[in-house]
Amino acid sequence: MTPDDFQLSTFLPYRLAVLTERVSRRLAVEYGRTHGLAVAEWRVLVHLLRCGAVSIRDIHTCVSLEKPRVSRAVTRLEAEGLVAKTAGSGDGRLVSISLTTAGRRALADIIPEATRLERQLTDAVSPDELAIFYRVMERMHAVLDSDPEAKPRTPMDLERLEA
Amino acid sequence: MTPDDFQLSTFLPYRLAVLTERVSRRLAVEYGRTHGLAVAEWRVLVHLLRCGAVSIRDIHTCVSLEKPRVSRAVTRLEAEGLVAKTAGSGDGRLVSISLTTAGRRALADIIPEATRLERQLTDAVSPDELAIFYRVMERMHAVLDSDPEAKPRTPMDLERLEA
DNA sequence: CCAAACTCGTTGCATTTGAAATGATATTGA
DNA sequence: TCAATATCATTTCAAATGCAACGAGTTTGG
Repeated sequence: MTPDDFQLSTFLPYRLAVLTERVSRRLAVEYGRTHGLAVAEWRVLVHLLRCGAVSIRDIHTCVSLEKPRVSRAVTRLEAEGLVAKTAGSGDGRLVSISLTTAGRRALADIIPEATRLERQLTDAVSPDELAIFYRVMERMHAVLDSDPEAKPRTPMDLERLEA
Repeated sequence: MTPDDFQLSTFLPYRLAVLTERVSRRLAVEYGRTHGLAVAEWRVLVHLLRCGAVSIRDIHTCVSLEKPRVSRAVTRLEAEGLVAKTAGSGDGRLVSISLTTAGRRALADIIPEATRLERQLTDAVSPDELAIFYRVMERMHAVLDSDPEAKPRTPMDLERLEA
């Protein structure tokens, strides 16, 4: 391929970026409209649903968000009463974050909508195609895993493979 | 699926976001290290290579970037001598933007690296799988195309389908 | 012909962002 | 024991972002 043939609209990173942004924004309509959440806040809430009382660091390493971003997301969520921050009982540096009843309620509202959107997208292809789609994504991750210039995957995204 | 079973790491929008960000950052290492470019600047340069002298608006509608972002990217690129801004000859509102020789040289440096990264990723799967991967992406776009809450695709991303 | 409506590119402004620094607490090792 | 080092969460700060507003130019319709 000579440089002159290079085309943005068929370039894999660009195509990924365009689809992701579109999906992401469409999803944000759901959790933004109903509860005024941003993506970081949404991720934190979902993580808490799974993992109970955890630290900022734990969220950071699990949901692909920078530490300050998690910290600020938690601050906002606390202000809105969706999570509770408690000083960790053991290690004095840690902050224990957990869902409140209101937080659980918010998730109960949003998750069905999120799942519905996901199903809309996945129902457009056959199960076989979808399986291949995910396999391809995984292979691309694997390429990056062995690339020293690439950022490592979060432990949780890796862990899923072993299950 | 009850809300309690919901898991971020298998949620399609999240998975897309994680892979995209990883690929994107890895790519940014290439054009950042060698020429100090950001993603908007990279996209603008590539678009210019294809489309010659065009307006800000044209770039905006082609490469999935907000208008102010294009405007500022062009300003920076001009400051670095990679593009030239000329008052359009006809319509006095339009600005004609085109690559300089230095801009072309920069692309000649970067495009092979970008292509190499893309190939690394795509070579990890069979051509059949890759074709399905792209087909699935296209189907998901199609779902969003008929969703009034979703942002429309750029004309150029659509146009590619007809070719 | 000219006023209203539209389009273009830029800028203002408030918010978000991430890297690095900070302050507080824990752990380590001499 | 206690200094040196490491880890945790937050904050600082500069840069990026996106929406809306703006000034300049153009088109439209009466």
